[in-house]
Amino acid sequence: MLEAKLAEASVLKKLLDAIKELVTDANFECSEEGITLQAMDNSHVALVAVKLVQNGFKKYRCDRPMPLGVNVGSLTKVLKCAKDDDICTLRAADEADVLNLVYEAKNSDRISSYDLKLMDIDAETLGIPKTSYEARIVLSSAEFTRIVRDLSLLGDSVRIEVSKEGVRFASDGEAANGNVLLKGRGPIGKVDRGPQGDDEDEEDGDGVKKEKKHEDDDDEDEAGEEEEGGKKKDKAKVKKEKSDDGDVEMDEDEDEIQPDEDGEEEKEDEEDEDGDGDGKKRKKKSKSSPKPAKKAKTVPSSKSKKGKAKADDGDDDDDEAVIIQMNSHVSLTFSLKYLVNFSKSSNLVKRVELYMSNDVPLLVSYDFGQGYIRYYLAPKIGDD
Amino acid sequence: MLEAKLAEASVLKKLLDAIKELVTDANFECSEEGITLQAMDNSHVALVAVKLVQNGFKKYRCDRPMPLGVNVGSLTKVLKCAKDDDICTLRAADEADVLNLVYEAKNSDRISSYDLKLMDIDAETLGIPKTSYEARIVLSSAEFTRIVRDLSLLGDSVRIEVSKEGVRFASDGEAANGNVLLKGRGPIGKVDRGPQGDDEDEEDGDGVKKEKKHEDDDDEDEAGEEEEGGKKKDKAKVKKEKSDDGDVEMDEDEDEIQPDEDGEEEKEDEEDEDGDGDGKKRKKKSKSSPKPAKKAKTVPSSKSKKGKAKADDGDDDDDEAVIIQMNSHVSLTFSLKYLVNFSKSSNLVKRVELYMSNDVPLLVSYDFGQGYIRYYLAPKIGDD
DNA sequence: TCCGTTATTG
DNA sequence: CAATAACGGA
Repeated sequence: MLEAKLAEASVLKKLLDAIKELVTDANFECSEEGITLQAMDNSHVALVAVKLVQNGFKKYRCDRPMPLGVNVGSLTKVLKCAKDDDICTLRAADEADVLNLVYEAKNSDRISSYDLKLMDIDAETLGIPKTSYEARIVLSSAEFTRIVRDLSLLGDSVRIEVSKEGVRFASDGEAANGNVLLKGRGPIGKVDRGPQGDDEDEEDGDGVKKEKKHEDDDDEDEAGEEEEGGKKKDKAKVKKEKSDDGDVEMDEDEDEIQPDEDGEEEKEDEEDEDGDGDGKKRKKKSKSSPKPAKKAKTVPSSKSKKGKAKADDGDDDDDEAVIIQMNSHVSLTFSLKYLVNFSKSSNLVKRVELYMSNDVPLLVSYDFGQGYIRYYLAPKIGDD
Repeated sequence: MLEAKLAEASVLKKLLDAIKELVTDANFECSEEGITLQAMDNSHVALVAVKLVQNGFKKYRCDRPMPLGVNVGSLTKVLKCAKDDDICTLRAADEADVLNLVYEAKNSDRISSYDLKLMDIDAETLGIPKTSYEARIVLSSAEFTRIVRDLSLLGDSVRIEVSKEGVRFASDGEAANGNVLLKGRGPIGKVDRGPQGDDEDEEDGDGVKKEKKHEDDDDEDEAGEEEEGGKKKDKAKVKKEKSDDGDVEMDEDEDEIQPDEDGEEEKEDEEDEDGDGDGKKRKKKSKSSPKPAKKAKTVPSSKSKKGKAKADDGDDDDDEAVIIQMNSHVSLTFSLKYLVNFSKSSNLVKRVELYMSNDVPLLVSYDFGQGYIRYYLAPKIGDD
């Protein structure tokens, strides 16, 4: 038996709007931890993974794991019948063949109830790509949308290149070629966060080599780069790279940046679980407990994003700052069509995270408070 | 000779926008009382009746009745040439074959003049359905629009059911079933207004029977339910039904709720023709002269609507309150396609009134100050 | 109120 | 398959 109450139907509406063109049918896997969905797009080029964590619900109960097979288009229609601020309750009995959605107007007297027919969907085995990456970029989701949309006017694919220069998005088209370079706020750091909410140290990647792995410096000073560590430091520290640039080496494993598989930790970072203060204080925390146990394993967890949003109190519009972390030079080419599609999720949250390693699928992660939506996209073969 | 000057062209523009998809050609019947139009939709399933009352015009003169046959599409085009706030004057000579429309910019120096070719249209005999109903619902026109639009995503038809629970709109579709329940403000009253601006008494319909006719109680207390009677009372009186519920019986004729055929009375109710006070005071009036001469015959006159808007001074957002009046349980099924079309008129006025009786066409009435647009739609046969 | 997207018609 | 109109969203 499932009963999940969302304070605002809008989250669900946005999520389904985001995936409805990618996926036609999918299983919503409900369990004690929350609800997840994983599906390949119809052409099996992209993979979407959605998670709604249990504590993101106003009320959540799921006695035993149950997959709810839904037609995404139908669910989208049903969700269109909800107003954004309606309280939305999902219910499904064990073995039920319908999912019941109830919308209650905040102010009272309208109650709508919808029964969506469920279907059996083969739980296709989805290989979630590797979870550690050579590079991580965090930027405004709106800016990401703009970049891929702009470039999609010129060509079909985009080469994303992370170097000490910053991140470059480049597309070649018949009529014109174009590229966008994002400099990143402060020095380019190698790692920004630990997957579990630990604080990682960073080194700046300014001394990027043209080939992979090299230049990993572990000065935590550079940590200023990380979202939490501190915007404030960034300014002061920019280009504070030690002499170590160029001769760094990190364990492949440890230095890799990886997304947090668990959406829950975010809470900690985000809502100052630490109890040491509000989110902004966290910045302090980062500094205090800075020496990282390990210097890599960055996770794109919601925490990261969240942490950032809050931690970035300091200077200016944090939402606009670009954070670049890189262990080694990365250059990959992707289909813009998919990236444009992914960027629809930007209405869920202000920041998006990109994780990349050469020859490995790109991970585009939108972590919102109550969960995340992540997209994996295989690079085009002939990438430079 | 006709000369009719409207202070704002927008009214006419909206009216024609509303009917242009339903009707291709129609006669504008001009007489001393104003201008009316009645037409069946092309498939003869729905009927539209528009009235612009004489005193809704800034200036009105019509020496003798004259039908002006126009192509609605053409008139719509001509009206698109008017700005919303232009002063719009319609002129037609006796026996003329053109209708002249002049638009004067409020502030001055632009005067546009258009001559629309007229045509002879057979005055088809339109049977306006019965004018008394078992149930009346008044709600936000925007909400009505939303409900029918939402449900139209799921299925082709909607079952509208009025019971003591409230009004339920339900639609079954291939992928999902859905329903919206509106609770109504305060207790469900049987009758709310007399057609002529008389004060009717009401009883609440809480003790509704499953079959028609029954439960008519004449306690004026319940009158609080009516729009004029008073929102204020509603809160206090909710469920104040006397013991009489359940054993009422009303004359079929007298208890029926019917739309006001005359657009003018509204003025009386609305603008305190009685001169005993302003609209709000009217509430008082209702109570003072409560013992109804007759207890039914409710009319959907504009007065009703208007009265409500004003009478509903009390509590909250009157525009959102749902008013339900019912003599007996009603359940009918209608084509959503038409209802969606009707709901285009919601840009004319904030409230819409629905009148229903079993096995009889639904009346959807938008009464704006200067007249009304009403739609009649036959129920689908197999309705429960 | 204007722009973009979607659906319908030719 | 393309163009036009309608509907929905920003």
